[in-house]
Amino acid sequence: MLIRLTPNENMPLHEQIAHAVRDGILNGSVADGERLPSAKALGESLGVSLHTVLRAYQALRDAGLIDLRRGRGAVVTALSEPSRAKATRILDEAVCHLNELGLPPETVLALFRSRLERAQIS
Amino acid sequence: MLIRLTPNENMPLHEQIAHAVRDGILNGSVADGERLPSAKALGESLGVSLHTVLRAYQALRDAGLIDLRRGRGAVVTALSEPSRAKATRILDEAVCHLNELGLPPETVLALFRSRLERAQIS
DNA sequence: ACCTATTTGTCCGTATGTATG
DNA sequence: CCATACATACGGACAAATAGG
Repeated sequence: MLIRLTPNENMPLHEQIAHAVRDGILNGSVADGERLPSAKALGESLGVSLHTVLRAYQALRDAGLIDLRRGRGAVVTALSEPSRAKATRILDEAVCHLNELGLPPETVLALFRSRLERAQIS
Repeated sequence: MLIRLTPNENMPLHEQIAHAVRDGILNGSVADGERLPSAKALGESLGVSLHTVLRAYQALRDAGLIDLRRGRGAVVTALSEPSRAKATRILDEAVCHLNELGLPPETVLALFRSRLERAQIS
């Protein structure tokens, strides 16, 4: 996967990296189950610090796109396609209703996270 | 707000800080609109680095609990109660349907985030 | 069972940049 | 202009988990 960084753009490096990898995963150019290069290796090849790559990887983990573990590296998470499609329909409808409330997206996201956790427990 | 750090617990310092502040916000001991101490000041009073506090603050921002901006500091986010209640109902129903799909919560969260962003653009 | 190399996790210090008041 | 405060990025150090020999 090719990643090109634009040094002077206002988008931070870690975000540029995260977006590039995310796009690679979503458009299929990086296969499910594939192992991403180590943070050190990718950092060296991009001319950035290990920390910067790690920050990008950790964001992708928070987004559920990769499985990131010590000693193991970053592995692309496999998604179940039919369930994914159904989930998308349900979520799109909810988002449509939510948009009318005028709440800031971060708030909606925080609420969703809390409801999701709550459902997980019970 | 009193924060006590336990150095040897397996919970990272930034997470301990985030949880403490989050609890303070949710149980009302920190009022809406109140300004949290600067990362530098809190770091010095806790004996940790500015970065560690900033990381905690940024997590709270991602969770929608505070408004964190350059030059301004961290201000506790006030939530509009009626809209919040409606959003909670909508989300609970969606989560109920989503639970039947058996997708991992991180995947559901990632999907929700992507649908939310998509709705934001259009 | 042991050792070693790899890889991420956390934390610190420092430097520079940018937005706010 | 200036002080404050967050944002990003780097490098270094050590810890902890994993994998392979």
